[in-house]
Amino acid sequence: MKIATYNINGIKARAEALPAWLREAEPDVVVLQEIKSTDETFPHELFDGLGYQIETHGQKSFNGVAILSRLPLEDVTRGLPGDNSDEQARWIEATVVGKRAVRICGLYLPNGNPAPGPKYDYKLGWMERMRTRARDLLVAEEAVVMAGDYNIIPQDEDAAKPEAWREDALALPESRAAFRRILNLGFTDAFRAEVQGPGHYSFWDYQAGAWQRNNGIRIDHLLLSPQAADLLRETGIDKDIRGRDKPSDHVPVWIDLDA
DNA sequence: ATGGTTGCCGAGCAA
Repeated sequence: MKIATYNINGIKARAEALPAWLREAEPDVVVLQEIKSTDETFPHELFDGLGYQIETHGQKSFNGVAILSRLPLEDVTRGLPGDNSDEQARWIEATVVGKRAVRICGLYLPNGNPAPGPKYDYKLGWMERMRTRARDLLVAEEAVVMAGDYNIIPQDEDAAKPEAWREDALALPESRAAFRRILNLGFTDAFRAEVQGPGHYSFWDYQAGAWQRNNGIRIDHLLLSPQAADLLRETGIDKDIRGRDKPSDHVPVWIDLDA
């Protein structure tokens, strides 16, 4: 079961790039972030003939997540529990039924800048709610994958210029600690289970020639429950996508599970 | 230090 995460930065802007990548990469499941559309205006027709079931959790103009799957989906839920007043569409879950059943969470973690400030408080509060949900998901002792744009640079080696991110909400010690609190429940960063060392990025800013200078950061992650980690076969980052026409500022990150 | 870019939608905000 090939599972990918891809922040597309607007589904309408990716009308050509996203279907083209799906045809090449042939993922079984994709979680999308920043669809920037409502459920009603999501362009389902872009995926006609590709065989994907589509589940969205959108909002107008900002945020919005989705799950695309060519395997059957069950028990789809929308929204991160823990705050009924939160109107930002950043979390969706579904169970994918392959050889094994896998619970997939698609997430768009708040950016949090500027820090300190209300946006950073929202980020940290959201991460605490996510930790609670992650803890609850472990109780069943089943395969769980939490995939998405975490807006977290886990370590300095995950940035080409770590000093440039020192005061940023993506890399502040409190942000990294909140990310580790989730990992410490027993989750595995799938990419780091397979690949060591610096120079592996999933995002390059549109500004200041970041792609041309390879000034990137690794902020898109797939976290695996112990039962999912047992099934991990391979992982990768589709870096080349960033150099094509009208790319997102993020590229797809994927895993292959024996499931 | 600053500015640099893209997407939303049609003015700034978010990233």
